Amino acid sequence: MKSSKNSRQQIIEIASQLFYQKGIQNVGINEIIATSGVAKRTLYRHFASKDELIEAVMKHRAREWLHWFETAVSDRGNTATERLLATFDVLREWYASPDFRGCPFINAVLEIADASHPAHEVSIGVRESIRMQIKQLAEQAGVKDAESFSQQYLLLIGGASLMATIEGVAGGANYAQQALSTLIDSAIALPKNQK
Amino acid sequence: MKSSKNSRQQIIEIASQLFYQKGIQNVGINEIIATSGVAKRTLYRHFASKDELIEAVMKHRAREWLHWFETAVSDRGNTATERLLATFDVLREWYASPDFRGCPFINAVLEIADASHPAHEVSIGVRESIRMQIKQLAEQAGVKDAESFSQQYLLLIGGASLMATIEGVAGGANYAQQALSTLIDSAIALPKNQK
DNA sequence: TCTTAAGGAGACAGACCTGTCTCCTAAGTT
DNA sequence: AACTTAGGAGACAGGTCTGTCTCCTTAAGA
Repeated sequence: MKSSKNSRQQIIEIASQLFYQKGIQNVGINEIIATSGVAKRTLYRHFASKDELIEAVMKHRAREWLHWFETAVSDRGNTATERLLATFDVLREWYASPDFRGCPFINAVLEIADASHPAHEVSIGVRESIRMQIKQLAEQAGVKDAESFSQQYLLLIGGASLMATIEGVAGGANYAQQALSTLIDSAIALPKNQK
Repeated sequence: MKSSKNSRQQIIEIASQLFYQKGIQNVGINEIIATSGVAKRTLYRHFASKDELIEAVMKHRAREWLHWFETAVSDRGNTATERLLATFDVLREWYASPDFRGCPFINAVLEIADASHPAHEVSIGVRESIRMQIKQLAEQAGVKDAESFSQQYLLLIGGASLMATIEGVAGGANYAQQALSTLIDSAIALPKNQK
């Protein structure tokens, strides 16, 4: 029999690309099967519904993205503080890449209004993973309140991604980097909490 | 003849509510006319297409929202710094309100993937209006680089709105307020640019 | 060699959607 | 009083979408 793992993976990868380029709602099952060269019957043997395919695609993308982000960050900077700031170097490059069309996890949540859709959990999970990684770096950097700091970081990364999507410019990463630098200085220099 | 202004306004207000509650893509023309008690012919006499209705709704919402925000902010705080910080008091209340379903301008951009759709311009315009208002307050507060500061503010407001939408919590406003306080202190105390 | 399951191709049903069209009513205007 | 125009009600065309079903081919395992 033909390899089922391969066709399943093929569907996920093609769907992932199409969903990202055109938006999840704007890509139909027919387009996915036509592009991936797979029969409709085959797709529905692997995924009970389009929603289930979306979930699988988002989980796949989450694993990929987090791995990419962690690797890219750990390759840069020698100190924890440098690595924290380097995250926005990585992100700036991403925002500026020609096929950037927004953060896929933000996009998914807002394209799919229904909060009970499993894609929402995936996006929340990605944000939490990012935050945990940042929190750890912040602790290493000597930030006093790493919990609050990591939440503030989430605001900056979300805001910068949003700016890149809406205004179509990568500059948000620069402003985020400036703000982050100020927040780090303040959190390291001052033992008191935010004024 | 029956009042054309009223039916037009009626359509816009009903559509505005439905779009916000359910997402623009998930509301059909038929639902709008059924809810507003207007005939389909009447709707299409006022708006050539659904896209044109969306544009009118977004422009209406933009005017409303900016007026609400400006008024709410100017009612709070005596100094420019206090008003800057008070913006996130206003926003926290908004995020915590029971019918909050995300920032409608962020939602619109991400629900409508096509960047050439007029709704995108409206959202960009709202962001720019917010930024100009903040920039002015920042200058009054004695912030050195009000331009960069206002961009950093945009990151925080976008990030907080995103957090409220995705995680369903209003807490982002608190973290944004903390971060903003740090940024203001730094921008007022230190004549040097961000390190 | 025979059985069984995966896959390709695509017709099809049923449900939506937008936008047009017809027919009718009612309210101003001349 | 005749005319004009906004509006209500809803049928309809033409398109799209998801998900099911049938028919055929191919390949792996017993």
